[in-house]
Amino acid sequence: MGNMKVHELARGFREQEPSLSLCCKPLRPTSAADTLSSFDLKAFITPKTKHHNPHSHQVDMQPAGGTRWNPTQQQIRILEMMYRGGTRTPNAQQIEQITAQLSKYGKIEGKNVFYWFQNHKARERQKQKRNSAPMERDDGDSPYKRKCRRRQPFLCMEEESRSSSFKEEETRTLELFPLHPESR
Amino acid sequence: MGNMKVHELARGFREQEPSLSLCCKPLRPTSAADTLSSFDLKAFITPKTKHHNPHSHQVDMQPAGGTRWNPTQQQIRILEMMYRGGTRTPNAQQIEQITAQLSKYGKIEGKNVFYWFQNHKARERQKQKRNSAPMERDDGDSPYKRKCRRRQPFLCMEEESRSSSFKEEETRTLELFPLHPESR
DNA sequence: GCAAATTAATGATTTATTCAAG
DNA sequence: CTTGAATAAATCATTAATTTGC
Repeated sequence: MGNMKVHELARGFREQEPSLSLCCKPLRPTSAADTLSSFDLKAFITPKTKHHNPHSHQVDMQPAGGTRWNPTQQQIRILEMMYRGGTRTPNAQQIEQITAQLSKYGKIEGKNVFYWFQNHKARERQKQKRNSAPMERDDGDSPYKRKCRRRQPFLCMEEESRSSSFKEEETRTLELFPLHPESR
Repeated sequence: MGNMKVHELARGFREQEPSLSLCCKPLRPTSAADTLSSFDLKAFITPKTKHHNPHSHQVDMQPAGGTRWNPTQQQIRILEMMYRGGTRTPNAQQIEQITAQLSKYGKIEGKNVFYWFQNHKARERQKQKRNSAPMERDDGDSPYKRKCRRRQPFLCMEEESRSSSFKEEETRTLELFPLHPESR
């Protein structure tokens, strides 16, 4: 009986710079492939085409808290390219790599990449829906609320090779942890 | 009735990025330094335990293997207590603390706590709705409700920038981070 | 009494919505 | 208005309950 500490936690006060880390790994698809060639983005390293910051030395944006990621053209370009390439929900590894690459063009974090894909995907879908299907399905306004079937395999024919023993490895793991202690 | 699932069939339909470009092969993609918490539990293959202890109240069975978190009674108890105490969407720090506490009663990770609150909150709401409970008193800190409510900082820090009072810098920061590359 | 087959819960992901910075 | 960020809703997927047949 007694754990008073919990009580304190229940209140949960005091926080400094809470940061949440989310890590995810692919669940089922994965389907190999990645590994691409050598798309050496490194070569694209550019001098941060940002607004001429009054600041002098390499002072990345992000004053101290409150500024949200402001993607550079390069970053957007790359992200869109990847999106067109088929990437929609990159797993942790991919996100890490992407982030690493994009960070060369400006400050960026994994979450930004994560969110970007989430938002881009969602908004593309939104546009599609709005611009098309004028008289397809009078759904009304319940795109996802319906319990009925949704999401149908558009291209479930890509089976081809590798079908023996699906790896099933990783399982998207989400972990929370503070990005920056509390300085800043 | 037979409520069967088709998850098995449904596989690899999602997106299957055929060729994720961009991958990189620079000089060291973040060097899998992660490994922060590599699951030591690995191929212990849960013996599927066929009814081990029929009457063993709450056994601290450590979920070995890449199975999902299986909370112990103690953990649940504490979590519910906290929930009742008002905690609904703990931030990273709180989650860390909670996790630390709960880990004393069984294996647990931050993500579990995070998910637990998400699910619990959602399902409580679900029940309420289902029962059309008249009493709509809850949410001590629901940021998103209806357009009428404006995001309210859970706890304001200090650090004022330009305006006055708080600066709501409490916004959770989400960062992607791989727990374990893939190992397995 | 056990254990496969079902069902009920619930942990973990994905998608839709909403808020708010710029 | 555009869109990064964050939450809520919906859904998938796995485990514990339970039911059922032996």
